[in-house]
Amino acid sequence: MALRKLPRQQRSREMVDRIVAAARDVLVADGYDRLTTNRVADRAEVSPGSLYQYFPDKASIVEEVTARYVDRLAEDVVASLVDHVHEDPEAMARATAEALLSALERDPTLLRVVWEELPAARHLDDRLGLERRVRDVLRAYLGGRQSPAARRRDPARSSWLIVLAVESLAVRFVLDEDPPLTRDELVDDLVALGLAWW
Amino acid sequence: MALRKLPRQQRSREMVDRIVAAARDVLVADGYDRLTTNRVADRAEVSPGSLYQYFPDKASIVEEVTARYVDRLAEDVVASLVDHVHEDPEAMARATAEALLSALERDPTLLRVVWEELPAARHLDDRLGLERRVRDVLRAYLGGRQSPAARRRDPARSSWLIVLAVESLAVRFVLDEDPPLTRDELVDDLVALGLAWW
Amino acid sequence: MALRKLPRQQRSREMVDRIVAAARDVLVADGYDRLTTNRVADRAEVSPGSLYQYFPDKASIVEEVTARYVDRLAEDVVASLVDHVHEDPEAMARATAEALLSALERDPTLLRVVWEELPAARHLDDRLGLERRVRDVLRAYLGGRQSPAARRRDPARSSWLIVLAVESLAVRFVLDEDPPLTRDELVDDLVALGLAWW
Amino acid sequence: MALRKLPRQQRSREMVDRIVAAARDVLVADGYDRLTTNRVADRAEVSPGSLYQYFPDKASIVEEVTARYVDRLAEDVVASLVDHVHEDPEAMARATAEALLSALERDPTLLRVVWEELPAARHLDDRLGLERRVRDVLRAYLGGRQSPAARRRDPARSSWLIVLAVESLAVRFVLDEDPPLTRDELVDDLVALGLAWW
DNA sequence: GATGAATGAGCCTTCATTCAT
DNA sequence: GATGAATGAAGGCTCATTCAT
Repeated sequence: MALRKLPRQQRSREMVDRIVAAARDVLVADGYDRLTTNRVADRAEVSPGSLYQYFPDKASIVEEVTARYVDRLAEDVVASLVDHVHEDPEAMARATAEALLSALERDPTLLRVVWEELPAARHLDDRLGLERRVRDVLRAYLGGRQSPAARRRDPARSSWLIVLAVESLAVRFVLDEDPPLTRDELVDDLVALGLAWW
Repeated sequence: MALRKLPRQQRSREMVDRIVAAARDVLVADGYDRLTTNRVADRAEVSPGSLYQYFPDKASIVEEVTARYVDRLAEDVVASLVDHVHEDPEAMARATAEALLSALERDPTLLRVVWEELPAARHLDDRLGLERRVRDVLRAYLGGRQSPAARRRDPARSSWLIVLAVESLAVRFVLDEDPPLTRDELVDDLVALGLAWW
Repeated sequence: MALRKLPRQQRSREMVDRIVAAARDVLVADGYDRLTTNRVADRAEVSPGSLYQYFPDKASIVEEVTARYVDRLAEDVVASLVDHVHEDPEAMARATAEALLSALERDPTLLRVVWEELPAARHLDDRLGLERRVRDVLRAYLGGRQSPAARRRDPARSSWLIVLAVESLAVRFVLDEDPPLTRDELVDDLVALGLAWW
Repeated sequence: MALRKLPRQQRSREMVDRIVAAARDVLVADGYDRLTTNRVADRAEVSPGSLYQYFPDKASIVEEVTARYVDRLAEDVVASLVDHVHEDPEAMARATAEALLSALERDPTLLRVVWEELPAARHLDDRLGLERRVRDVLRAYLGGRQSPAARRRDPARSSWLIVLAVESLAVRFVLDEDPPLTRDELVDDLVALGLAWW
């Protein structure tokens, strides 16, 4: 009704958002196993057929959810990185670790569903993208700042290692029922890892 | 028809093994999405009904595959750990990292399917078990050996960090198309990480 | 294929009717044991999936068939009852017995399937409904007309007895290969029974 | 073990009984829908294969249960009939009605399962047998005793009617949640029916 | 574009029955 | 005869996707 009045472009954008939001809700509320296209359509208050006007298939809808989710994560982390680029390495590392944890803690249910219920292949590319983005920034902004001593290491190798380890640790920390360290301790360890490896 | 002529399928234990092996093969050959009970039965040269004499449902078959796979991994790693317990920490760390990588490299296709196609929740418990086993051994055998200086750290915290980081890194290394470091470099880094964090 | 070319199946009400009719046909043609959802779908020239858009499960389809069948029976009997309410009791009883028999004779094959192949529990409620409807009308319309002498009996008791006996006798008469009385004799007996017990 | 020592004939008789008893128990405990050959074998503490040494198929096992059940019913009723043959018709009718009701009340759960859960066709023959037996006795023993006035009626017709009506009414009385007459009232009515129709 | 009824391939599972031991 | 593991046909049902309106 009201939608009919909107400019075309707007409408389709809105539909995509509506569908993605509905899919995210279903994921969080019912889990991945129970996510059906009909349920998503219901939640989006849209007909099942309309889904296929904006997405080629069910998988692509879920992928868009994870893509947006992981992009947001990347955005937050990169933003923090950029914001603290002028500070000393430790401060920057700390800020970044904090930013990552906060980002992961924002929607732990979705994080759990994405990380544990979805086949990893479904969000692998997103994660690779996130890792690459962070790595690129890391290398670009910090690369020049390496102490001659640290220079012995290959930045590609270091960033691969750090980013992967930090990501895994942070995610598992948020998801673990009862992790054997506090959040602050984890941040300390993450910072230490970053500094040691760079 | 043809089956009628064959000796009756072997009993229980052998049957379970046959089914699990078939499921593994299907997983590797066709992927998780295409694993159906009928396909597993076909591959096991067994009737679909027989599956249900040994497993309550499809999920439990897949679970057994992952359980056995991850158990084997754990076995290898723990064995190496125990074998090198009397050596100096670095040698032990190196041997363990090697053992883990070798274990993961033994069946990379299955590793990929389990890690990327299966919903993580399907093998989460297995992984937690693996991690716990390794952590326990680590703490038991190395705990007493800490230098007073290293004593500053909580072993639970250290082992959680190390095990998780090493696991993630090793798996990703094996699965990555084109990792930015050689296998030897990774081992070096893993050893360094272990020594640094302990 | 062929279906693709046909006009889209008619909607809701018509679809329900189509399915119920198909189920009835299958019941009559193949018997209850051979009624499968796929067979019903075939006969209805509808896809198996469509069945489940209108019925929650197979049982409910069969239930609808019996419900409609028994409702029709009830309708006929009640209609006759109402039509002859102003006549003397014997005429009314006779008309009703006739109506019941005619109704049962209309689809003897379905009657046999419903009465003999279906578990009685599957149409028990329908039958109870039929009996209640007839009893209610009986008591409402005839109740006031009882001769003082007849008043000695409890109408609830009388109607229970009569309705049950008449129903059983009539059904068995229609279903019996070779009943030891003619239809007219049965009607006479049913009438006598009704008059005697009221 | 102990069974091995028994004479052959005994053994097979005992097995049949064991199986039939188990089937009856399953029927009562789990209902007809959940009666499977495996469950019967379990309950009989016998292997599934053994069932087929004594019965051609599942249906025949259930049939034996109903046959025995209905035969017992017939036995009781016929016995009562014979026992009271020398008394006046009303006393005999009353005794018979009582005997029937008592017989039905002995195992109401099995009655319900047989009457409501089993497809009627599965016990139709048994019922026909019961009815025939009772009718035969009725006609044989009471036939000669008819008053000349009653003689106007065809005994085959009368007995068909009476037996059927009495059977239906008695069964429904036992099965009804809340029948609108007492047991004594029903007996009175059944007796009246018998006397009136004979 | 939007709709939503219809589709139908295909899945998991059951269970009466068999037959080698 | 007894066993019971194995069988396998078949069934009910789901759900991603389509397409006539």
